[in-house]
Amino acid sequence: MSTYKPGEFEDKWNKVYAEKKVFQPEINTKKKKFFINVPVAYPDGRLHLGHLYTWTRADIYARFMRMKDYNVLWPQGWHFTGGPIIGMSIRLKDKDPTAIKIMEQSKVSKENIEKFASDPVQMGLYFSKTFKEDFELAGMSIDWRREFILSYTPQYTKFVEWQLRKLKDKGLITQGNHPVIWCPREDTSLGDHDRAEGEGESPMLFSIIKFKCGGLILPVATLRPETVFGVTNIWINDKIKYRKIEVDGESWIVSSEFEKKLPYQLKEIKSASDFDISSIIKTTAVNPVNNEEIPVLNADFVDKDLNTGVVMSVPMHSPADYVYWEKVRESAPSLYKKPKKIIDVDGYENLIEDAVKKNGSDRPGLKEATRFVYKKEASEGKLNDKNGPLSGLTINEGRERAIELLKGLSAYDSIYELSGRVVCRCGSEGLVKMVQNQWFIKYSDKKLKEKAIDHVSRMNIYPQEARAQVINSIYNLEDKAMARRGGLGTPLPWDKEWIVEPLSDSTIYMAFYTISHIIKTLDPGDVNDELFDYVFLGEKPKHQITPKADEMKKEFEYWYPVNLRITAKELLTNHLIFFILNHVALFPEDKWPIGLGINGWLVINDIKMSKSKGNTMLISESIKEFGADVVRSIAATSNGIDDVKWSTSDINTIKQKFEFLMDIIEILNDFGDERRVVDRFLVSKLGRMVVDTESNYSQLKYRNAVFTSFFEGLDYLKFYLEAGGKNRETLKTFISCIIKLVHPIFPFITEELNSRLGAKTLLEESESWPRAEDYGLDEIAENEVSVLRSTVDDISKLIKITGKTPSRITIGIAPAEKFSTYNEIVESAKKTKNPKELRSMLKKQDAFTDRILKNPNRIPINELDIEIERRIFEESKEYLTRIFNSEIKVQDSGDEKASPGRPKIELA
RNA sequence: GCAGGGGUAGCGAAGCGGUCAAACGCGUAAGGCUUAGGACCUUAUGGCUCAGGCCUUCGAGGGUUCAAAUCCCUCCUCCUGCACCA
Repeated sequence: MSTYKPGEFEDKWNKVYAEKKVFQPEINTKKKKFFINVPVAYPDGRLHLGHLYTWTRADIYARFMRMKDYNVLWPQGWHFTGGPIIGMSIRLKDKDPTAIKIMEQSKVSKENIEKFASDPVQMGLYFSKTFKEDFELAGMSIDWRREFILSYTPQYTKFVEWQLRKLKDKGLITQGNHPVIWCPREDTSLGDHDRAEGEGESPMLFSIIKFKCGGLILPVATLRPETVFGVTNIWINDKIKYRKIEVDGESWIVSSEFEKKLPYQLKEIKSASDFDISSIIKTTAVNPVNNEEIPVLNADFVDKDLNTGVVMSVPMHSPADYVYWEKVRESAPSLYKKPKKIIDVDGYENLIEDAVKKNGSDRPGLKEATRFVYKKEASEGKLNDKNGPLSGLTINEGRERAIELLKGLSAYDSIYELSGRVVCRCGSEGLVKMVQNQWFIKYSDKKLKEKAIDHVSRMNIYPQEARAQVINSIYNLEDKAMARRGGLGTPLPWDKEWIVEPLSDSTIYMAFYTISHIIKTLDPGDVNDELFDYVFLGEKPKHQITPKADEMKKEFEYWYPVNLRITAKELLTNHLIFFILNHVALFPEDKWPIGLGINGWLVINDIKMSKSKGNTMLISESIKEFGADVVRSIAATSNGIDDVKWSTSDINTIKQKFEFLMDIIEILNDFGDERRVVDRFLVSKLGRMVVDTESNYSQLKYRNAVFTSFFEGLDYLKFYLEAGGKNRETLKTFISCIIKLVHPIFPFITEELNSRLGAKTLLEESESWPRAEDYGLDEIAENEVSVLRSTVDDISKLIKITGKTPSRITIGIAPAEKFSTYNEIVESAKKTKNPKELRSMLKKQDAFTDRILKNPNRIPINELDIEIERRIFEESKEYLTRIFNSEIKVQDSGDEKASPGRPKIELA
């Protein structure tokens, strides 16, 4: 018995690859090139299996294409742009115990932790080195000569500047204000991962409607200004502290919380003082659109932290207002009569009442009722004739018209508020800040979008479903804020206060890979826009540029465009579309990206593993324990965008199957030369496996690929041996082919087995991908093997049913005449499967054809052959005897029960 | 809110108009092997039958077809991603 020892073959073959420089491709115009890449990694910790999942998917593709004789380039770089590395460095400086623990778990020494605390770049450099080591252990076939670091490599910084100036020249850079979620204490923007609470919340634009109340303004914030004609009263809350503030020459009554938020949105408060809210309760305010007088009433549901602390009540549109109206109707004479309905929805006479009745008037009930009502109104609602100039409009039309109307009456303003509560990790409440003079990339540009969408519709996108998502994301794209005030990165060349943010400095860097090994040797001072214009766009330089420019231009021309970019799904609707749009904006069409591969996340939740190792299991440890080949099987757990689970039981299966192959290779010479039907079967299946597996690899359906090659293949092989297959050449052909089919996934062990089978060339080096044409397709042999297998099932069933233990089983093959009738039906069924039509096509009809056609869903479609059927049973006598412990007799049979593919079985 | 994708055995999943739906894997049960455990092998795992048969079932309800898990409509329900953030 052979045993697979993890780590047995990796070093040996890695050395061979390194010596032959297999992963360092040079320009070769005789070969088709294939440029594949994965986004730059952000090294703020150690590589884990989750990362490795994405990179292995790329590596499998790279190796697959190399076997198909493509000249494959796969580079990899890093980026330091942005905040987290700095953030971690600061946490280490502050001696944050969690941060220190993370470092210790990553096996970082005390001295290094201190180094990282004083210099974040050192941390990036350290972890990019460990990433690289782990990638090499796992067999990533990367050309490391082209490695570089975004926001660190000076020549790259020049490239970013060039790219930005190009965008600016094309009018694709604009400037404006932009709302951001902000921590007032730390005075920085609050990204999703900086939040203790409120992940996914975003700034929302609220309308402010100004209701006059004596000489004061009650500013009501709402998302639904179109309901202003249905307002019955104003809600305030006497438990809240209110302030009178001077804004735009008016006196606003707002919560003191709102007063604090307002300056962040570029509103100046001239003066402010405490305000006794009880002084206006039960007085009246004026609705600006119809001058109706409405009462100001107290309600405890008004939230001090949301908006202005002043709310308008529209009972016939908002379930919460409706419930409160019922409670307080006694308190003001004008509220006695039922409020007027302002929005009609067909088929819902009492929309609000019914929604409240159905869901209840407690908090969750009201929330659900509101959701339902808003959805109905938005999709089917119409503003009815009680709405003045808004009458007859849909909700969306009404909203725009209402805003215009209010603006005309000088009763409109707007404000950004959070969509939900956000709390910073530091503990303070987040708020919305309007950042002034932010720089944008103008992705809203219609022409740019059109060109990009048109191109995306022609790209190769795996899995297919992702295409719609990409197209829709581009379609809905707005301008992208492209800079920030802090963090590591490249300063904007024309406004050095701003640093380019990480998604915007990384849209076309794949072009830089093609030249990075050359440009890195240049003095950064010699790198300028003219050089890039020449290399990437072919524009003749006006001044002298480096003599290496032509070499670089050649590299770029040969390797570009990107053939396949592989990444996880969270980059799908941002990075990947920026990647496409910027290429479309800056490069000629023949340099636009060709393919995308998108995957989900790897979830390692196997109990055994997470208990002993945790989910942060180090790559080097897993590889030591299971072997690089086996760890790589993580990439074969999914076909697409779904998240995948990995479990140790899969690992064992793979290991055992390789040991089985090793066993057979060892005893290969004990096999002989006899050829049987099962030999034809096995080789025929091989051809199909090649076709299926190739198609699966091409579409990154690796789960299917490992199935159609490895699992299915070994099942066939086992059956072949059991059923009496014993031909040395067949076995050798078969095993050699399987090894090739799974080589992209399991490179080391397959390279080893391939050499043990006597192969002279490396799988990785030459045109080694098998060709389906080399294996003879033999449908009849395949069909008759199915007959053998189903007959075994039938015999087992019969034995069970009858309770007999037969000492002799007789297999009766149907007469030749039935075979020809049967095959005639098979032939006709290729044209139609409609039973009536089929019947009319047959030359003769008898009890046999009636029986076949009885069930239209059981019409045979596989051609059979009497000689082969006889032979396969003759050749399988030994096999059948072993299974049933009984003498097997094969003979012709005229019995009614004997049909082609269904021999008569007699137990005796 | 915007967008995308699902709902098939105890679970994960395949099937995407026609070869009796459930391949393949996991789990479970029985047996074999073993000092025992693990691993491995065999068998079973929707229901009824008991000479290779029949019936039920693919989120729910309608429709198209000789034929629907598969195509169309309506509804329910779950998951995923979403820009100053890597």
